[in-house]
Amino acid sequence: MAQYVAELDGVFVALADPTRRGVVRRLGRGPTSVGDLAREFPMTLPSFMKHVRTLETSGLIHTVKVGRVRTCVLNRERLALLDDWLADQRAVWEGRTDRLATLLAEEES
Amino acid sequence: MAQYVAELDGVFVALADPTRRGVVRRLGRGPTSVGDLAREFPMTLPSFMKHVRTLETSGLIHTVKVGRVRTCVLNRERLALLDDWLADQRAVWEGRTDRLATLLAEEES
DNA sequence: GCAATACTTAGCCTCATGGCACAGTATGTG
DNA sequence: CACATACTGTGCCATGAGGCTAAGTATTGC
Repeated sequence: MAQYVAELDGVFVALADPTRRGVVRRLGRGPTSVGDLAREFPMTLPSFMKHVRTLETSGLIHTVKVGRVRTCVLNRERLALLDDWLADQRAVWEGRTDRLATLLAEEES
Repeated sequence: MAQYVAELDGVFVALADPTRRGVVRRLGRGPTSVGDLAREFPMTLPSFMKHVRTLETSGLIHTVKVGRVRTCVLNRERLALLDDWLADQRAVWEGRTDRLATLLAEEES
């Protein structure tokens, strides 16, 4: 669960930036190269690459380099962490204390 | 929609901090005073108050002061913004371009 | 009214974030 | 081989987040 907290934290932090949410949205349409992605955002490539790395570290995307081109792919399963968190939150306020709730109750420990 | 982006951004930023997620979780069990809340987190009251204000600004909670006690209340509807965002994201990768998707497509503009 | 309680305000400090420019490396292309 | 392309690495900078202490204000209880 400490693991879970760290992962959840990474996902929320990654999605807290509009540029990175934009990338996630764009990748929803399919894998895209770093260059093609970067062209859609008003910043330099090195700056953009930081966002890509943040997203990759969070597990929201993964990347593959072929030749000199790095392609980014959305990792949809990762977004399920948000569903889990929301479900847990609802479990709390509905007073439920089922297995999931118990598991996640240790979130901040 | 610029409005929507700002609000969504506030919510994601607010939830990007473990302390604030902890507060949201705690408030899921019911309204609580700032003092009672603060006692559950390892930091000073002024520091904790910053988190409360961030949460309030994001719209995730609202607070009422009665006498010298300020009570925090979770605003559940606000979490629906996350559901919306997730739904939109799914709409994108499912290739759907329905009304919601169209509306939210302008997110980063 | 005096003291305790419950914030609130102000100011300071440190580190992380997000941006930049510039130079370097690796890979395709003619 | 030369040159363009597509990142990649380095270092710098400004801002803001998140923490602290110390002092102030407003209520409540005795």
